[in-house]
Amino acid sequence: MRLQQKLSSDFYTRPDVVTIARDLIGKYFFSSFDGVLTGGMVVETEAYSGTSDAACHAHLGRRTKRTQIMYEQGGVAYVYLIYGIYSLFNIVTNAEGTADAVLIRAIEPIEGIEEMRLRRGLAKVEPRLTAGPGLVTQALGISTQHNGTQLSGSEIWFEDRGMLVPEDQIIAGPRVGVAYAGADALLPWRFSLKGSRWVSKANPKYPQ
DNA sequence: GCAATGATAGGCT
DNA sequence: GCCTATCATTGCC
Repeated sequence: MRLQQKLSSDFYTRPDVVTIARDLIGKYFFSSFDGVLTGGMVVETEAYSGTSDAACHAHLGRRTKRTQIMYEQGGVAYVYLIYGIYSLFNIVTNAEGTADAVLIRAIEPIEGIEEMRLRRGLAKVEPRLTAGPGLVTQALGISTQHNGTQLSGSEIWFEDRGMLVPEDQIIAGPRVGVAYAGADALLPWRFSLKGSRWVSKANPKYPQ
């Protein structure tokens, strides 16, 4: 058994996106562009559950140029632009024809910290490096051009490095910034690692 | 330290 | 023309 095992298609094609989002806490997220390796341990995720979830871009079966990638078989990247500025990175999960995805909200930096600091334009290493979905993509050099990237490839991937996270170390709570979704905004589909300083700060606009 | 505000572009009606 | 799965900056309200 290898110590560093890239997550395979089987991990992403499972049917329960909420389980996958929880399982991703403690896994490792990397990018490698032009030989520059950057990434770290996933400490915060959110699940978006296809056509039945009012917070999901594919709600009610919506199919647009933007959302079509969500209907692919699990194991590809869904990257979209939010507020005209930030790229948000998601993993498409489940079978072809479903539209589930997991948003990566925060990581603990492990590899290529100096390169990530430069990409973020920070003077020092602090939570602002990777504690937020728009910050993780900046730190890893990911943008909307990476929409559709296969996670089985060599540019963007996830690894299991044997980190075992006890269930009681994972916090479940409502997702961030989805107040428009009505009752679905209350679903406890945001997961984070208890006690990690690298989890994004709660948005005071949406108190829990 | 904190709340209020502005940036900025594409999806959608 | 409005809204957005956000974050940096401003100003102390």
